[in-house]
Amino acid sequence: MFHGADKSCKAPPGTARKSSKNNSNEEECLEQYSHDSPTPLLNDGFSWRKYGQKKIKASSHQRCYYRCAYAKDRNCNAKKREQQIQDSPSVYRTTYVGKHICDVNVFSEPDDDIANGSKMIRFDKMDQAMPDSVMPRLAPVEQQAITIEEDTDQIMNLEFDINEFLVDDDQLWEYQFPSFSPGFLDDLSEFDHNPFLV
DNA sequence: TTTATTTGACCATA
DNA sequence: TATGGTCAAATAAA
Repeated sequence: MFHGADKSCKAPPGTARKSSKNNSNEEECLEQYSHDSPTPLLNDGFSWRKYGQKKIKASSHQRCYYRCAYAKDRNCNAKKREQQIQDSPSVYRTTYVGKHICDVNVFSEPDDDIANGSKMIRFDKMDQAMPDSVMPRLAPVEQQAITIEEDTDQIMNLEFDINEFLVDDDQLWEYQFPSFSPGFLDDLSEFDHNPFLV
């Protein structure tokens, strides 16, 4: 399931080094989503290039860092982090950060096999039919943040670091958000903010 | 030879 | 000072 864990209008942790070599886009708002699955999301419809791997203090597993394979060619700033957060059954959490601006539209070529992971998806086509296997249950951060405030006042009074939250409090998430209904995406039609568009 | 991945070092932030 | 994110050289694979 997706955890709309954070939406931040400041540069997230880890852009520190980048900031020293700055460009004007650094101040733009960044979007962040997390998604849990029993297996790593290797074929999520995008082409990724791994650029790092790090042992995370709060977890016994390493976290892998990927950026869009077209980051240089198309100046795409989309990134994702992937980390195993649970052993048995194994659960992998994939966190997407930033926007894909590499302009390749798989939906313009119906015969393409999106499962091979070699194609790019345009997120401005999210209102079109999208295979659940490609991008299941994408949930905007604000949507869940609102739900949190409504349902768990006593819990959400606490401030928390996003990374701690992702690693350590997954069971809390599962408790608060056991599952989304099958029509969950339909409910998002009222949510007019598309995070992957500028 | 080219392209992708691995991995230790570096850096900013808290 | 600990930590997480990124860089970039070394290495592996195609």
